[in-house]
Amino acid sequence: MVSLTIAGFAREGGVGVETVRYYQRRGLLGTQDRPEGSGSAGGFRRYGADDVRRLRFIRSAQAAGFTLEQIGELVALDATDDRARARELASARIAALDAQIEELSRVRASLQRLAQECGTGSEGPCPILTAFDF
Amino acid sequence: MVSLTIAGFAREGGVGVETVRYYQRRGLLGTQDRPEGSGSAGGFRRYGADDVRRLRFIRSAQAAGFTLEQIGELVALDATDDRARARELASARIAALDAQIEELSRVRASLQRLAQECGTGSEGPCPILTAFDF
DNA sequence: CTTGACTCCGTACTATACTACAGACCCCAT
DNA sequence: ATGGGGTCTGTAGTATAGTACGGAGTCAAG
Repeated sequence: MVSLTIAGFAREGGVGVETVRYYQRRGLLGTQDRPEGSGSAGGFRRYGADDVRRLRFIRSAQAAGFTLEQIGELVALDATDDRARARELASARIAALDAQIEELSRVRASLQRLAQECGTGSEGPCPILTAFDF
Repeated sequence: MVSLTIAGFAREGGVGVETVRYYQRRGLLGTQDRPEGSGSAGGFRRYGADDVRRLRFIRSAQAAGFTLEQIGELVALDATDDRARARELASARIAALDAQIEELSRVRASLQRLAQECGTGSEGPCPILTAFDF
């Protein structure tokens, strides 16, 4: 599957064509390697395995909670091999993930408890609405 | 702390004054109970313990991942005491929280592993950048 | 009763991450 | 060689959740 056109490339990455272009505009995907077409302005861009990897990296990093701006930095680091900085970003993200996971778990427990009380008790207002006190 | 003015009210809820107004515009906080002022147009609104509770409810529900639109529905339910619908919304949110927590945990584990490999190994590029394959 | 801080309302602007579209151009199968 | 569909660039619009601001009115301390 070497040499995909943008539609196939987008499909491989599980995104839309417009999203690919958006990432290119943001500098997350290269835009330079446009082949010389037969006309004056060059033909269509082709995307290979490396591009697909990078696109999937972007989606994964997004799932990890990195913003596109941070992902841009990670992508830029790829060129410099600055391992220290990469680890720094990873550690910060891990800490943030821990906090987020804990918060969501806390909230989940409260919501579960409230839903249960709302289901069993019957007099008075539903506690979800009045005592949503996570 | 009965009868706060908007600045104190916002402070109690841990938000900014403009955010309170935004919530009022979205219908999440009431705007009706403006006291008759000495002039022609009524004075400043006052906020009590109930308002603070509602504001905190909004923030908590947000932390639970509800959108402001969904929170609007929850707030509206408060008036109708529709427990079934409230439980329905809560259950859906719990399921979504479970999925989200799982995804974040998965991502955290991968990131942790990659950061470790990036720290110990030394030849070749940092795996965070090349093999970010969660 | 003045003055300064606060409030009100409406509107406009911001950030993030897309998503859509116009008009021109290019490629390939027929 | 041609026609239809995909691609190019640039610009504009969407959704969510705020954040900022102008101008007028109001409250409350001195």
